[in-house]
Amino acid sequence: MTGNINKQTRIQGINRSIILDAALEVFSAYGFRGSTIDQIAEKAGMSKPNLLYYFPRKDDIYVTVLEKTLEDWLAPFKDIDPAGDPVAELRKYTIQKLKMSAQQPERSQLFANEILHGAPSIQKFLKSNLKRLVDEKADVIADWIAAGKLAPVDPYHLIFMIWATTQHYADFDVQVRAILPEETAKADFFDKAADSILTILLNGIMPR
Amino acid sequence: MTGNINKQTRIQGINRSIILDAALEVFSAYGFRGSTIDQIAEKAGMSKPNLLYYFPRKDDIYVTVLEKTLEDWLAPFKDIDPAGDPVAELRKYTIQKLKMSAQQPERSQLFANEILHGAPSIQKFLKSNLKRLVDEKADVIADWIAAGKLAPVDPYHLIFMIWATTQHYADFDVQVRAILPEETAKADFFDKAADSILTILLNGIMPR
DNA sequence: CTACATTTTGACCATTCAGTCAAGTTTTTG
DNA sequence: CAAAAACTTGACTGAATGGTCAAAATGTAG
Repeated sequence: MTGNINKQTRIQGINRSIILDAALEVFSAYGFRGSTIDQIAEKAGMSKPNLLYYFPRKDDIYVTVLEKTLEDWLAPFKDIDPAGDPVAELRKYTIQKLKMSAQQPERSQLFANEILHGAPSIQKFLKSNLKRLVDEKADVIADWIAAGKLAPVDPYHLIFMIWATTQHYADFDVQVRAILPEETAKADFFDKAADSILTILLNGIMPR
Repeated sequence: MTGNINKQTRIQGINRSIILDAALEVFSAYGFRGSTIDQIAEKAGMSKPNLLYYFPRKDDIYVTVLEKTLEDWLAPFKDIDPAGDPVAELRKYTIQKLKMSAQQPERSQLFANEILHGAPSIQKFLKSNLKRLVDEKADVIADWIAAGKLAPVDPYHLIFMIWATTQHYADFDVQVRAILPEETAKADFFDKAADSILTILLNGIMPR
């Protein structure tokens, strides 16, 4: 008895990773229902039955990609430091989220699609893990406010506002590009967006 | 030759409207690919062939619902008055958008889903009509800034920020409810959200 | 090198679903 | 009220798609 239930062979490691990369691209572009196993298999460069050898159900691939995405996605949020300077911490977090939206819009889009359709696969995660984490960070912000370091605003709505604003550039990318065609092509587009957002946001919560 | 190409009979008027209502519900919940004509027909209380008698293709229903949604959705944006007080105008607009998110989340969700998946049906609309409208309102905001009535911020990013923040409460409703279960049930939830958002936003753009 | 385990795939099946069609029912019109 | 127009639907079709299976190919451990 080896007991190595989770042991992966060399080939398994490689192929699972290839599949998950392909799946992220496909699912984020077309949503769960709009994506086909054939599409993912083609992008991954293997036959459909071969893909199903690694992930027996379409849903298995989807859930795995989604879980990986959530981890990455929340990392910078976890990093908000209660001991740091409030404005600096929120600036850092906002910039990090914006960077992620610019560099990995697929992850944001995958998540947005899941939530938009009622979060069928991550309801529990939202209500347990995510809620706990947000409650914790909302407390941190509340403490900052109590210490007079931020204007009195509802911490939860402030968090939502940062999420909404930053993720907008990934999720509504097509719309942003339709309205600012020349701007989005420029190298400094990201900096300008960050600058505008941070100006409004940070002035908005600066203690008066 | 009567030439009444667009003439609708009494029954057509009734049924098209019933179908579009049903379609909004279904498409907003499941997206285009995730929705079936049978679902819409059932919700509309008629047989599938009957529904297809009014809208020969699934895409016809979808595009029609989407176009109606866009009209409603942009109405308050068009109403932003260049002659009004800047802060008052933006407050009014933000509140209206928030109200729409609360009262008609389906419309916001339908639109979000369309954009999220690359706006296959409304690319042209975004690049022509919407762009023109946004350019126009961005000019208004730029004038307000030039007159010293608002802090100097990029008008486009300010508009995106208002859109993102307000629509978040419709599009990410499931997430908001997962994190604020008790809050969302309260009657004054809407007012509190509006208050928090407006505090940050308006303080953020108040001239200094 | 050989025996065993792992990986790969063509062919196939069952279901779902957009859309058709012909025949029947209801509404409108003169 | 009769004829025409408009409306309604059960039964069907073909394509797409998630998933199966058995056999072949490849990799690996001893």
